[in-house]
Amino acid sequence: MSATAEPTNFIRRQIDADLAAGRHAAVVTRFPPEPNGYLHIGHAKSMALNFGIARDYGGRCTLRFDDTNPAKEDAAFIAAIEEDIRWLGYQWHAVAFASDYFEQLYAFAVELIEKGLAYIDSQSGDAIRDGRGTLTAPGVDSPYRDRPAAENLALFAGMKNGEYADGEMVLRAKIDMASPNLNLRDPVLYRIRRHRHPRTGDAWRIYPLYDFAHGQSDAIEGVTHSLCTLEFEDHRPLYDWFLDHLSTPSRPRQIEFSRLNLNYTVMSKRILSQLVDGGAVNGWDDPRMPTIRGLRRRGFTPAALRNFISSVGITRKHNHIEMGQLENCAREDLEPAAPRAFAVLEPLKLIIDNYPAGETEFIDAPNHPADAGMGMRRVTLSRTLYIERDDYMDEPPAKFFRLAPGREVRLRYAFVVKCVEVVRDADGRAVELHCEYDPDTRHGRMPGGDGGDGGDGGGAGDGAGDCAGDGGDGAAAGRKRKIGIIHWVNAADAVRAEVRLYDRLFSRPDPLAGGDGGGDFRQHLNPNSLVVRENARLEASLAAPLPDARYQFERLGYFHPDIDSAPDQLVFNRIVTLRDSWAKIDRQRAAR
RNA sequence: UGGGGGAUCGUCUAGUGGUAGGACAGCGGACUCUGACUCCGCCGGCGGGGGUUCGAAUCCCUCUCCCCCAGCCA
Repeated sequence: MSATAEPTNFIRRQIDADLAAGRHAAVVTRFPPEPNGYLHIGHAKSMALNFGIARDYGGRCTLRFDDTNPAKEDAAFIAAIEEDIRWLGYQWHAVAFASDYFEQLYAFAVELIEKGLAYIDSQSGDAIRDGRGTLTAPGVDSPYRDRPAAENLALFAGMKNGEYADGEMVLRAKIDMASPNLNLRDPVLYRIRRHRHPRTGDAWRIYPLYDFAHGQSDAIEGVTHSLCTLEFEDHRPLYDWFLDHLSTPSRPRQIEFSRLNLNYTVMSKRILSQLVDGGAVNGWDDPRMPTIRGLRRRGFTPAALRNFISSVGITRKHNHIEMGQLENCAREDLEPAAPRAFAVLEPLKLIIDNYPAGETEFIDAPNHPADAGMGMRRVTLSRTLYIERDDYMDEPPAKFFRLAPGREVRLRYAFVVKCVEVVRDADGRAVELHCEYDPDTRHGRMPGGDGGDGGDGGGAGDGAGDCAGDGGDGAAAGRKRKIGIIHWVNAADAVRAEVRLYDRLFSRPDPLAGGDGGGDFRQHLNPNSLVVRENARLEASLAAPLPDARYQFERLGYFHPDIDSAPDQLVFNRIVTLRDSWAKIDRQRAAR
């Protein structure tokens, strides 16, 4: 239990002040998802805040489902949401539903009617909209605004009893049709919706709207701090208005913070579901999705996600977080913990001509180069190996210190080999590298070989590079020669696997820029967000990975078995790449 | 000139009248049998203009820019 101290923020400071002033005996929060979809990384911010505050202040946080719109909700999401929260590592004090309070909420509505603060409006939806006015023009009173309380009560009871059709009438608060805050222009409190509710079934024909349900639910639960996102800011006066006029058991307070935006992706449920429905991704748990399920399937750990959320802070400022921040948190979490292994994503055959045919040797490789406690694994080496195609180039550019005709490279934990011949296919593409190895360069000896003379102490003379060409580029030309170290697998016992490489979902930082209206965000989908390597080869020790395993495939990144993986058909997801300074150099070269 | 919010390195974020700090990214270097990790260094910011003050990111005035709101969604 390494309880890393959460950074403070303006909300925690407010709570500190409230506590110091004796306003509350304990801190009570709630996490209030609507069960109409899956949770995404944006929800994680709210969870971290609400559950985190309850935990750190010794208070409690209820998981409350805001299930006030049966037309949109589904019981199946309830279990999925609970599972995601638990997986992320948060604990609720209790599970509640806004629908638990339907009876009480109805009584509150009656109270308002009796006080002359609510009325039944028999106008159509269109008429109500027209009467609301605009941002700059005041609204006009409904012709039903002064309906007597007794009549309102009767009508409301009739609504409840199913005497009217959907849309025939609504219950509205009587506040101020000229308010500059549109939320106060007689907001609708209840609508008729003859729709089966996932939890209350057919018991109700009327359902409260968010504004009427949320604050009162908070009050019923004794929530002290109702934390929500900025777009509800304009609702706060209404939230408070209900509290001012209703005999609620407590007085919660709404505080808003800015929602999380991650670049190169979107958090909008609407857009995400279009991606799912349109087949742009393979479901809500597609590893490219910003959903908790997607990130989980991809291989992100709960700790990485929590650390990420913690790192972005809580403010009221609009933000767009860089993907790199999330990636950094994943690496930070995985680097010390993930066992290392060799995997070749795009195999290129390498034959060691002078290695005895039919012979196999065993090499003990550490599971983690910096943590002996993680133990060793045994890999095999024989005459025919696979190396990464990217680790060979016919015409290597400057600073490329891997394999090329006539060049040497070290096979990690094994020998130095020199490429002596390249077999090509009809298109001239290398398909087989013939190499010679130097038995004296076993793991532990210096690269370069040449007899181990005392040369490497003195800076001046050694080097004598067979690593042709690029000596001139660095300022310090005469330094120790750089020899590449590459990973490899033994062709004889390597296991085949499919490896899925993920990249950002969109090719633009803000896919919705310039009006999120139309479907044009689709043009900005990254066509390479998923690249599948179907013919990857893994070292034999990876033949039966645990479903929850996370490995570092050396030099490639962190990988996690996908749920599609089966013993006879391994599938790995790349969670995140390693930092790759060669890729950077290569990119700069390409740009020139 | 409807109302409500927000502006601090490229990106997040501290700071709440007393030397603008951290993280991520970027750049350079050291180390390295992972072009990884680690370490070191560098780069770079208070939206503009006034004012108050010995002293302003912080207080006041003003301007500019950005976001949210016209569901019987949440």
